[in-house]
Amino acid sequence: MRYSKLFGKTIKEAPKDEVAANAKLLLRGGFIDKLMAGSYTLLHLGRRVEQKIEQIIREEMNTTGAQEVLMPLLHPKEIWNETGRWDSAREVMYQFKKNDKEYALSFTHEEIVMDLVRKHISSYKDLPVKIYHFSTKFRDEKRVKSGILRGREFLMKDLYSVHVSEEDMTKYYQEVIEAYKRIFKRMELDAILTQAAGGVFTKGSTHEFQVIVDSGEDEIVYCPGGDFSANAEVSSVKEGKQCDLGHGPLKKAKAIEVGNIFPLGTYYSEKMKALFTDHSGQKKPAWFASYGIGLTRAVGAIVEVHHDDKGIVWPESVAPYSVHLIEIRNPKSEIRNSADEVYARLQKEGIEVLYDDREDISAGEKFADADLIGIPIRLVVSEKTQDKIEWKKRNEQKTQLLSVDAIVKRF
RNA sequence: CGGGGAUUGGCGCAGUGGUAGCGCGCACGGUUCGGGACCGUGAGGCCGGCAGUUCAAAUCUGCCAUCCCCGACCA
Repeated sequence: MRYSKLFGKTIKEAPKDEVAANAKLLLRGGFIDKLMAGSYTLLHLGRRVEQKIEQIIREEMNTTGAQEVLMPLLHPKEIWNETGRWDSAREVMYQFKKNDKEYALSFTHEEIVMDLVRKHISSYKDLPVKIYHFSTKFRDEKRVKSGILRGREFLMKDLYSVHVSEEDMTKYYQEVIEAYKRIFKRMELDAILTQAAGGVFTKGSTHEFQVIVDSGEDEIVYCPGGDFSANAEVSSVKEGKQCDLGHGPLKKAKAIEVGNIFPLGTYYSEKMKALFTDHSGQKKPAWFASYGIGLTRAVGAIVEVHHDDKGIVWPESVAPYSVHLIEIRNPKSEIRNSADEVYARLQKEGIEVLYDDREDISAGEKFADADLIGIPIRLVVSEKTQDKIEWKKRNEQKTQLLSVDAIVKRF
């Protein structure tokens, strides 16, 4: 992508009332645009990051045997009345009436999945079902905050699993925990498995994946050794108590919830008659669980964790492009190595490159923009580099001069 | 929903009663050319909205809206 053609430019100063690092940096870098409080456009750079995250999740979901689908966002009131959530979840749900029919915008999909299951499942032979999708969630938050960490409209991956027994559900639940650990590790989020409450989803206990960061809105109580963590809202354990594995006292910290998993049991399937016939010919309610990861929130959380005073420092796995190529021209110079040629070569090799080809822009400004955008590798072609190319990592100071071939080999 | 702060050009700001200005950005011309260069010219704002006070309102008063932060609530 030629930077000169990219829609959405960097800006020098963030809107003054933004406080959250993710809001300031994503806005300044041209990753997002705010339509209103809690509603953001993902500009091209932001969308690419989100798509990288989406692909990581997709791969790990598929590894667990789950299948990708896409469910609707416009729901009839009737389906929500079946579980009583039209009323009990009224506060978070956007509900409206049109031509005498009432609708809701989706804030989750348990009821929709239950409807699918009762229509498409009849026997224990049809189970388990593991389906997931990536889509928008609408939630009427009392208060939106912290840039894209808490909006009223956001992207989420939600996975639903349906089983013949509690044992089978629990077994898969553990598989998803492992998949989630791999997902967060791949996007370089240090997410801690944490005990939590279920909100409008279940009265039972659930798990969240929490990333410790000062700007987080949740508070967790955890053992640094990793043997215990709980959301402060459900924890009866006091800070300072010794941990089991001898890692010292429990600590309290601010954290961002980036994922959650709910073992829902048979509550929904009983209410909605999502039944299957077992070996003995009896009708039984299916065991059900749901699992979410906030995509847009993950983008924000990564920025909260991975940035410095100059800008974002994207992990390689989610960076919008792999390399940021900069051309610095000196019109008086005899030497004319061509950044255009380097760009063409890298593209031919399948390397994702953002090429700052702008003319009449100073070197300093291009460097500053590269630091702000935060692509992991910066390449510079200039009079100084002769027939070589300067290679620099975003999170390191040192530079190296390499040939195009040497650079291609590094990918 | 309660409390606090804010709202003047795309962004950041100044402007305490007399009809709006600066920096950045943008356009054009020229000089520069490895860490946000410089000179010149120019475009761009019914000062968040509505009402009121006044000869006169960005400025004073009231109501409303929007945004940010804290809290309550929530994945």
